[in-house]
Amino acid sequence: MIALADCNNFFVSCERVFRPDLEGKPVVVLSGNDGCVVSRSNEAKALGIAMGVPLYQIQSLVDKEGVVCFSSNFALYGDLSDRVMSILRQHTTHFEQYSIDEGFIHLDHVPEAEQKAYCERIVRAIKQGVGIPVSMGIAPSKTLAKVASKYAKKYTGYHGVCVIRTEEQRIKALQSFEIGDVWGIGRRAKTKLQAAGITTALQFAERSASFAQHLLHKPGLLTWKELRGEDAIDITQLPLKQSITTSRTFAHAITEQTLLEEQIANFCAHCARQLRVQRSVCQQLLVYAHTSSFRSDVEQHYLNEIITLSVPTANTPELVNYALTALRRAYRPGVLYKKAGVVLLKISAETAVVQDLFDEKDRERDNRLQRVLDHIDDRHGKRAILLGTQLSALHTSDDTTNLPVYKNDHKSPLYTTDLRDIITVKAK
DNA sequence: TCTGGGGTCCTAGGACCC
DNA sequence: TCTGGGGTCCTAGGACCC
Repeated sequence: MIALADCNNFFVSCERVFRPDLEGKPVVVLSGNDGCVVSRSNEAKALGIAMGVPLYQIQSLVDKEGVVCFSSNFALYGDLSDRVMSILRQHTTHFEQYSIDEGFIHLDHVPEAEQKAYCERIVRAIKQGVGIPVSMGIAPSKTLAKVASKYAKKYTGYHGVCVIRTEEQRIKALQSFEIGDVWGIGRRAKTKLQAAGITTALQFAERSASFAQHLLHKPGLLTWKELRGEDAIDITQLPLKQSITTSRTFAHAITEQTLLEEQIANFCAHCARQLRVQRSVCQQLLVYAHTSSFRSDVEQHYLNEIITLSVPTANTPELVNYALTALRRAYRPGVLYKKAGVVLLKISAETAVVQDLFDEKDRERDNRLQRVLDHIDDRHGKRAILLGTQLSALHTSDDTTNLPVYKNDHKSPLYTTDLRDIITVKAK
């Protein structure tokens, strides 16, 4: 049997850990630039606030009902996630983290009769130790465990843990479970299934294997097997990320080249740091920037440049240099760039680097410098030491650069990770 | 006017090989 | 006018997840 632990309304719950006065009140967490709703408290859901809705579309409701809005604070969520995951890890020999707020526990070491009580203890331990409410589902497959966890979330009578073990329980759970809510069934698959007369998870599970295979191909067949109780989906994560992205939408479109270069340099530096954290190097780099896809009044422009390196690297100055070369090649004056990003590709372990016979760089020296820079950042904060290009806007006097590039007016303090914020909060 | 960010996997089709 | 068969590798785009 497999158990899924899923944090309830995770980002909102993280904010509430440090604001217990917001318990019982409608709270939402917003995406970058305070654009869309990405997490909702139960009270906010009850007001009809949909997942992913742009804030400006519900602004009057927010004002009228006194909905509390937070800008996203990923340093805080990441830190609380680590604490939740470490408690989960303590309770099993086989744990797989699936996302920032979910993980699968294998229960082979716990007798069946004790599994529900065992998971109830985990739920209490996380609530007590971290302050985050968690729901758990127990079932013979991951997809069914997901279904069970949704029932655990919905009905308080389960005390946070719901089990699907017998055939009777499985049929009862699936017959009132909407097909579009099944893990792995997205918008496209839902439309196809509805056209075939299928609206519940049970109706899908009772069709033939070849029906699932023909309509939804391999992923659909796996979901079909899982709904019938077979553990078919493997989520063991690769040791290394295969791509690393940093991208942002700007509060106001950028046209000025130096300002865009500063953004790209920072995105690239952030990606490179992630690369080194997982002890890897990359051999390809993609830079992109484009106009707002929501605007029909301006001509759309999409800038997209790939650079392939002769020797893989994780060195920030080197990668930033390539990123800016790519940008300068494709940048077009006058375009209203609303979103931009850097993607690192062709990633491999740093130990597997093959030397280039004609390489003229002193890579050992570059890497020593990089280690010193990382060490300074570790000790004195993430942006303690930067490349000049990461600060280009400081040197321009152009009025347009005085507009804030990003917007996050409702950001909570870094309660757990930034010393200055911790001192401020304690003083209050 | 305002509309997020970061991933993985699968498939179809093209290029290329003998 | 007729013009093989079988295989691998790579890539772009779609679909899905949180």
